[in-house]
This record gives sequence, C-alpha cells and structure tokens, in this order.
Amino acid sequence: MDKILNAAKSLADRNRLRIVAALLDWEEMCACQITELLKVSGATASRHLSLLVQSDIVASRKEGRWVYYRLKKGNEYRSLLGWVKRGLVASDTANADRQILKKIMKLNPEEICRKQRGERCCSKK
Amino acid sequence: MDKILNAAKSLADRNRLRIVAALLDWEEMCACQITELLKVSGATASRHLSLLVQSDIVASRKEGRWVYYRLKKGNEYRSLLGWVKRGLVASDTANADRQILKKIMKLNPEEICRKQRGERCCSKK
DNA sequence: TGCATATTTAGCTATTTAACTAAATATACC
DNA sequence: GGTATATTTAGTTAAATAGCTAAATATGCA
Repeated sequence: MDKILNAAKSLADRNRLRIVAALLDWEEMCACQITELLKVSGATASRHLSLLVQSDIVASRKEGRWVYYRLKKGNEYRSLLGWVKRGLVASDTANADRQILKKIMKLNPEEICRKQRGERCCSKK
Repeated sequence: MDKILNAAKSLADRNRLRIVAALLDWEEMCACQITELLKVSGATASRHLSLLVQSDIVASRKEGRWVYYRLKKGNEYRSLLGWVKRGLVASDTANADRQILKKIMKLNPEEICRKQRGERCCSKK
C-alpha cells in the first residue's frame, strides 16, 4: 500500500500536479524550466521534483550542469497518468500553463537561468 | 485541475486508501463497519468518509439510523480505481484488512455498534 | 413526546508539509 | 586549482490536516 500511498501523495499537491501536466505535454524539462513555470524558488522546485522521483512517477537524468526530468515510461502508472491527462484536458490551470510553457520551452536552459538570476537580482523577492 | 487535485488528496491518506480498498472488495459498507475496520473514533471515520464523498469517489445512502457507502460507478474514476486495485493486490496492509473484513462483514450494523459501545464503555480508550 | 443511539460537526492539539533563505554540493570553463 | 553557476540539502516558519472528545443532529421506537 505504501507505493500507492506515496504516488497519491505526490499528486496531492497543486504544483506537483502542474509538473506532471507539463511533462505530459513536453517529454523532457530541466529543473530551471520547471522553476520558471511554477514561479517558486529553485529549492522548492527541487524538493517537489525529488518527491516525484522518489514515488517513481518521474525519472531524472543529469547532463552537465542541468538535470532533466521526464515521466517514467512503464505501464505501471499508465492508467493513473491517463486519468490525470483526461482530467486536465478542460482545466483552466493546465491551459494557462500550456501558454506559459510555449514561451518557456522555446528558450535554452542557459537563457532561463540567466533570466532567473536577473529576476532574483532585481526584485530580490 | 481542482477535481483531480481533490481526488488525489482523498487517496493520499492511509486510512482513506484502506476504505477505498475495502469498498473494492465489498460493494457497500456502513459507517460503523468502516469505523470498526480502521479502529478510529466514529468522528474520525465520518470525516474521512465525508472527504471521499466530497471528492466524488464515494457515494452515500442513508437507511434509517445507518449510512451506507459505496464507490461511485461512473467510468470517470475507472482507470484510477483500476490503478489502486492493481497496486493493492500484493499489499500486506490490504491483505490484513481483508482478513479483518471477513469477520466484520458477517455482522449486522446492530451487532457492530453494540460491540463498539461496549468497547468504548470498558476500555475508555 | 421522550429516550436511545448512529452519525456529523465544532473545537482542540500534535504532526506533517510547503514555502523561504542560506549553506553545501557538483559541474563547466578559465 | 579557482571561479561561476545549477541543483540539492538544512533549518526555519506558517499553513494544512488527522486524530481526539464533547456537543449537536437525525432517526427509530416506546
């Protein structure tokens, strides 16, 4: 029961659900792209991602300075992700995120990280 | 996204997952039978059940003094429940609960409630 | 109507957790 | 090696939530 419980807990948070929704549309995203989508601190995004990896829903791959994330392929979670996908088709949040993602995913990790450094530098928020 | 989020939150608790698991095996259970399974106070069981009803995973039906619960039938949650069911086949917790349920489900609500009153009376726990 | 009793709601406490900042780690490039 | 920088880990705080007891709400029955 622990495996299912952990998977359910992983999906029981709006920001983690947004990450899964994004990865249903975009095969692979790096940490900074996800940080940019959620508009949270890098540490917070990292923690959400590590929970999704721990519960075996998301896989990660390191390439140089960047870490890329994608949904795991096994059919173990096929029906779960199908349920999520169907539920998000008509979701306002998911549709708004799709618009944001169109812009984010045009940029390289370099450009996004530069943007994030700049924002942090100026707004100090 | 709220609908999916609420459903995921509903399943993100061990006791609520146990309730869903029980209802996958037994079509209908009354509140006192679920209280007996979880070994929590009636108030706590009631709260868990109301969350499952709110998130539209479980339906309730009142009959006299008793309230009966069952999984909703729509195919909206078919794949989600299929995922839960497959994940629970080999679960120790779920198997232990199955043994407990065999005994509980032999009894009428009357007998269970009498048992619960007695326990409360004696152990005062 | 009045009493017994199944369930729910209110109010409380302890635990969990999501967010942040700051510090640590790991990698690229000079 | 030394610096810059992407990500993770530690440590803190505030909000959410699971559990309890006690009180309130229904229902069945004398």
